[in-house]
Formats: sequence, structure tokens, C-alpha cells
Amino acid sequence: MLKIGELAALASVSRDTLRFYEKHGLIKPGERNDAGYRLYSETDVHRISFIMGAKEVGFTLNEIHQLLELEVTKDEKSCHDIKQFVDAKISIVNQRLAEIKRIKKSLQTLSSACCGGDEPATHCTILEALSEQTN
Amino acid sequence: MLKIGELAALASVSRDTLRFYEKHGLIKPGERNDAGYRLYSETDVHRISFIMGAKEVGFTLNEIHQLLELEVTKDEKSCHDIKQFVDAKISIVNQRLAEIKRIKKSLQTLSSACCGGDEPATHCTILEALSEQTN
DNA sequence: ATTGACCTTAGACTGTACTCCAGGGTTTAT
DNA sequence: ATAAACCCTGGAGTACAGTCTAAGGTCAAT
Repeated sequence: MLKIGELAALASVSRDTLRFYEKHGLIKPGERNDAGYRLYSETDVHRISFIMGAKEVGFTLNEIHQLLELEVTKDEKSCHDIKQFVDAKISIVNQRLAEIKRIKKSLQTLSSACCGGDEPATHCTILEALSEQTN
Repeated sequence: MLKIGELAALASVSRDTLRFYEKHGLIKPGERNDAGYRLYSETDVHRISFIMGAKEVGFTLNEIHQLLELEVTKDEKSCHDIKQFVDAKISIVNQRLAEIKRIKKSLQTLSSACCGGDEPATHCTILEALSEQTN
């Protein structure tokens, strides 16, 4: 059984983060020793590892919460269910990707229209373009 | 001179948003009528239009604040200064883009490794992959 | 005269993911 | 014995960009 600082070191997160995850239902309360210290089991270590892995691939804590429910009940779920969850996230990511690409394009258009010279910016194309109503 | 509701309708934002922008120094206080109502001039309309344009291309309110200062003092600034500002933002956007692409790739790897079938997810590759320590 | 639409303010709330603090108790090492 | 390092709790603070509420004042029409 690990104390919170030990698990924190193992998972490369802060103690506060672990308590935060607990408060938000990502980790189950678990046992306490006589002094009231949290004690983490192998299962908890596995769970944290799952959470870190899911964070790594871009899931929000909310989504990880749902994923954890899928994991816990995985014997009653099909691979199809799990895959669908991941695919739904991919489509969200795709939307964000498209939005960022749009923004990048707009910025590049702005930048390349500007001479970038040392003359005063009184009639700078960038500032003028920003003032124009786009809708 | 426009009242807040009129400017809000014109700019397709809420009254609250306009007051919020004012509180954060994006719009100058401007005049008030006898009843204490805000009155917006042509200049204010132009300024809001500038803000909306900048938001549209992905600048944060903080960045817009700096942009507005550039705009106000544009006679003392060079096109070079303005372009540099935009280019700095492009490099931030590029970083975000790379991060999202990385996430998308990870998710796609997860998804494509999963059979997606109707069998129980007891040994689902997705759940297993998420549990693995990545560092 | 009164209803409804508009305006004012300060301050609280939203979601995301923590991080930090105060004010205590416990354990470990010297 | 005592200091350092660890643990506990509840609650506040951070950045971002608003949104909403309460409690009041004003204006136009009926």
C-alpha cells in the first residue's frame, strides 16, 4: 500500500492532483490508516495509470470519468461501445483541428498581405483588415 | 449615438459582453446620457468591429488588448511591428496545431487497433493501451 | 397609471484542471 | 526531543470568456 506522496511520485503528479481526482470521482476513496492517511492499492495504481494514458491522448477529465465507467463494466460492454467512444472523440478533435487550421489560414493571409517594412503603420493592411466586418 | 442594446444587436454580442469588454479595458468608457446610459459613437462601433475581427482570427482578449494599443499608436509603429505580432501568434497556433495532430494520431491508432466487434470488451485493446504507462 | 422593454451596478456563477494556503496532526530521522 | 518531512481538511485562487442574478432606475406606449 502506498501513501499519497509515493503514488504521486510514481505517477509524476502532485499530491493535490490525486486528491483533486478523488474529489471528482476519478479515484475511489480507498482505505485509510489509523492516522487517516490515504492508502493506495495496486488497483489504484492501475487506475491512475489509465487516467494518465487517457489524458495523454487528449481526453478531458469528464471523458475519462465516462471511460472509467466503461472500463469498470467492460465485461458487459462490447469492443464496439469502446471504439465508438474513441471515434466520437476523434470527431471532436477533427472539429477543433479544422477550426485551428481556419485560424492559421486567416492569420497567414493577414501576415502575407502586410509589407512588414519600417514605414509607419498608419495604413497597415493588417489593422485595416481586422476592422472590417466579416459577417 | 447608440445605446448598449443597439450596439449589441449591431455587433451580434450580448449587452453583458460589451460591459465585460469595457471592464477589461477593450472599450473606453465613453459618454453617458442623463440617466447614466452608455452612449456609443462611430469610433466605438469601429472599435468593436476591430475586436470582433481579431476574435474571428483567433486572438485572445489579452492579445486584442495589445493589438488595440498597436492600433491606437499606429502612426508611431511600423508595419514590421504589426506583422511581427501576427507572426508570433501564428507560431503559437502552429504549436497548438501540432499538439492536436498528435492527439488525433494517438486516437486513430487506438481506434484502428480495436476490432470494434460485439464481443465483450474484457480484453479490449483500447482499454489495455490506455492502462499502459507511456513515460 | 401601469406595463414592458430597456438601462444601471456589483457580485456570483460556469467549466477546465488544477494549485496553493492555513491550520492542524503524524512520522521519521537525528 | 525536536526538526523536517509528510499527511489531513476546507476553501480560495488561477486563466479564459463570458453569463446570469438581484435590486433598482428610466422610457415609451397604451
